[in-house]
Amino acid sequence: MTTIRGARERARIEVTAAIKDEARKQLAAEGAAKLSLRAVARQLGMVSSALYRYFPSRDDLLTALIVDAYDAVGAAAETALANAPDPDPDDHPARWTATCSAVRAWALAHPHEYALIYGSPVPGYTAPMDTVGPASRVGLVLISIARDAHRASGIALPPLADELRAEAHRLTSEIAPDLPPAVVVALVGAWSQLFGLISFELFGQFNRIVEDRDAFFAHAAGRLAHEVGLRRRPAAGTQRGSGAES
Amino acid sequence: MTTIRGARERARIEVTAAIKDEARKQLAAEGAAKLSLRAVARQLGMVSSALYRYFPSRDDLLTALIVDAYDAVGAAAETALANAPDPDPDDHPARWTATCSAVRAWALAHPHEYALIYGSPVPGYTAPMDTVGPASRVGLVLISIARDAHRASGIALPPLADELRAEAHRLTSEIAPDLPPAVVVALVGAWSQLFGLISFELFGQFNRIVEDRDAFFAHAAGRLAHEVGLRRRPAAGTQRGSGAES
DNA sequence: GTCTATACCCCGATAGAC
DNA sequence: GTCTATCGGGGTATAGAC
Repeated sequence: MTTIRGARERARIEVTAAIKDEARKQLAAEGAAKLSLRAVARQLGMVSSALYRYFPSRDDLLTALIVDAYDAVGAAAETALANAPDPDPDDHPARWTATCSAVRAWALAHPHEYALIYGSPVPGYTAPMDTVGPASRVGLVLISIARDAHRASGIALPPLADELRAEAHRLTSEIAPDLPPAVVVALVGAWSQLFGLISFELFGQFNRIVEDRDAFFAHAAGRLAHEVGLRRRPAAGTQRGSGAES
Repeated sequence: MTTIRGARERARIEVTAAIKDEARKQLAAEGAAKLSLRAVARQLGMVSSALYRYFPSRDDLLTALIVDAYDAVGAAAETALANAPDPDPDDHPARWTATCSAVRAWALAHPHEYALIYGSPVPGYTAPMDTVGPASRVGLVLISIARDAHRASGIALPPLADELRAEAHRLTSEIAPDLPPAVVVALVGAWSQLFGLISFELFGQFNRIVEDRDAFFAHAAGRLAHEVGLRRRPAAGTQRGSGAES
């Protein structure tokens, strides 16, 4: 009995994976807006109605693809950070840059899945709550780098303007209460700017503009690390002009 | 004869505009990937085949919308800069921030046109050369701000790493030969990061994260100005620690 | 320049047999 | 869980009359 159910479940898992794989190919060819259950079924040698046993609707298939994509890029970031300390576990800018580069590398290797999660929203589709956990993984990795740096030697950033103070405190208490609000604000900014760089490269805005994209990205990621307050050498205290003025 | 042709041409221009207006509404409802000549025609009380007298194909209509969108956001940036010097024509960070805010305001007011030009590429569509001029307008405005600041008092930025020097010089000679390469590199970075901020806000990544988006954006835009080397007071010379270290 | 008609495709979703 | 058949839509693009 259990073996029978085991076999059935195994088959179900395999078919589900095959459907998602084929759907990812469709994504590349036609885009998320035109992802169609019928075309997937056709390519798989099934009939469209059979797919409804695996995904109750087109949007559910889309959700599965989105969750998978967030998990994949999140895992890439986590792995990159875990494997980063080759040179120096306390070289926080290097760990930051390695993580950013891993995210970019994943994006370059999976441009259509990247577009699915960081590009224009799919019209008529609204993401369910299932996606919010996976969607936060990259951000959490970036936060953890800043946290390590802050624990090791503190991060000094210039004080925030009055207009931002309330928002900064709300933000801080929600996502990283152990970090200074200025650092949290800088992190959220760097997080969005990181994807701005990747999106411009991937979506063609750098065509005929930036050629050596590896070098450009590495430089920009390093500047982002700096903006977040990561420094190579532990800053002893709060020196004006170093962390603050710039 | 000329009046007849004039009338015909006027009518043609009006119908063309009506088609584009309706197409923009479709864009909002269904997205660029599903923009359909038939639906536009239906809404306009025409029959689909009539539209082919105005746009030879769906992609030509799409191109017209893309060019219009780039021109609109470019004009918004240019106007904002032209009207910026209310407080102080030499307050370059303020002029920068005003320009960035205008771009963001246009994006918030026209989210679907924004997604058309800065979101995921439309599958199966490749932009013709007609779009590259309009697409560069915002970037040119940002460059002109840096140029003004550089002419007024010079911009000091830290030297570039060796790996980026070749690319930086190529880039500089192509888009702004009168500016220091480090500034040009920073400008390209800030340009892409600006749209990263706007895209994250517009595409929903800030949902449940950033609430006071006006304040957050103003702060981030100010940091970008700083990254480009714009300072409130003319930097007399090249002071270490001020422009460079940070 | 607009019309009808047409050729030839696509889709999501469900009912009911097996 | 897969099938056929079906409902009720949708689309691009062209031909040829007016």
